[in-house]
Amino acid sequence: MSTEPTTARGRASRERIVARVADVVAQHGVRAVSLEQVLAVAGASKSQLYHYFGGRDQLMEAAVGYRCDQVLGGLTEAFATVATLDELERTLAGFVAQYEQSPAGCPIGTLASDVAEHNEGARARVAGAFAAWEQLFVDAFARMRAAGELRADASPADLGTALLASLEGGMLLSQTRRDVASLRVAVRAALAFIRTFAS
Amino acid sequence: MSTEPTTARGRASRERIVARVADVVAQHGVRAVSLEQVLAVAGASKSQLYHYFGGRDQLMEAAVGYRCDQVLGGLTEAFATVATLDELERTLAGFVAQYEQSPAGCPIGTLASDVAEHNEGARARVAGAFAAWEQLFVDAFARMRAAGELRADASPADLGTALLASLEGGMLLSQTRRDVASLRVAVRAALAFIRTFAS
DNA sequence: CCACAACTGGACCGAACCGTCCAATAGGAG
DNA sequence: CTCCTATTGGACGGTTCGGTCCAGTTGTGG
Repeated sequence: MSTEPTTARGRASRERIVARVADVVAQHGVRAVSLEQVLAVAGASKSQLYHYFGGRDQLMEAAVGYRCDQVLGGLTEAFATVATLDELERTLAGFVAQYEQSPAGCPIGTLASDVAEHNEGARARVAGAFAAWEQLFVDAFARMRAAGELRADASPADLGTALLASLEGGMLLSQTRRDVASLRVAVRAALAFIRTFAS
Repeated sequence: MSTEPTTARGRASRERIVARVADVVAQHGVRAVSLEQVLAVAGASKSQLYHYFGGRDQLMEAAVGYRCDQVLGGLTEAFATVATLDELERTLAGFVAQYEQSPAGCPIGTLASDVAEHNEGARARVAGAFAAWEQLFVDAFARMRAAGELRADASPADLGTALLASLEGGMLLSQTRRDVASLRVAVRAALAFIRTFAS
């Protein structure tokens, strides 16, 4: 069984483990890392691991959650204040540029397909991250509509889903093809579609 | 080392192994299946495996290629003759309906993220499958443009990429969320975008 | 029918895996 | 200082992994 840490030292240890595991998971994926590799990176012993976590799956779930929060932090910083179509376009351009720096798939999307069918807890975390990300878009579209930049018949919810799907699909294609062009085309198309709802 | 079979019997054995492995890979993913599991399903012995394949990676590459061809066969049958926007819409509706039957992600997309960073040969096969799939769309759009249903400024190539990205992203979202709604919204949006290029 | 290559079965190996266990330590409460 | 519990280290076990090896069988060309 796993135990919640009761002392400050324990909490620090657990946190440190999760953070380091989240890093290596972000680099190699959930399924590709073994506990032994993780132990080396985290500077922890196996008993610590099983002291704080119920097993491999629970550890990975915590790491995935941590990583999702990390990524969502950056996304929130970038998208939370977007209020016009031009801002959205600029921010998406920045997103694509950032992807080109490390074109190893979407930080969340790769986790998603990695755990979707093999770790229910982690799957739920990733689903939550997708929902939060989508909500950033939905809120932005709602602001644009409220400001009259988008027509009243534009559905912020549907636009958010469609944009997120285009991004994820574009990143998957680019990752597989080892070519950023697909993502760029997908983003450009999504933006053009959104602009068809401009007032 | 792997050996190409020289007799009819050998070829049949190799083919049978690849086909069965492709099936179990389609169900559980590349990374989740072990050679031992594969042997049981394929009714083969380990020596056969290493007689025909250089190792696990080469076997998986062959299985992935086989599976991609399988899926592409169905896709070709469905999309090869599409020549109007209405036909495209109906065919995509059928595609979504088929996804709802087994909503375990895209048959190709899940393979893609499964092997992209871990098996170069298999990655290339999947990339080829994406290219072929996209080409089906590109050809369809070219036919529509030639028939005057799409404006001359519509780029079949870009539309094909965008549509494929929307599908893949939608399926990834739906798989992660365990809810087909995302795919439906993504497809509807992609189609609406394409229709903005109608003459 | 015979020789020889193609093919097959399955025992075997070392490595890596996840998880268990118990003894040692550390650090706060009294 | 003295317990007592939370925490830590790391050896260990059982299992499964991918891969090797060789003896046996099959089938086919001459």
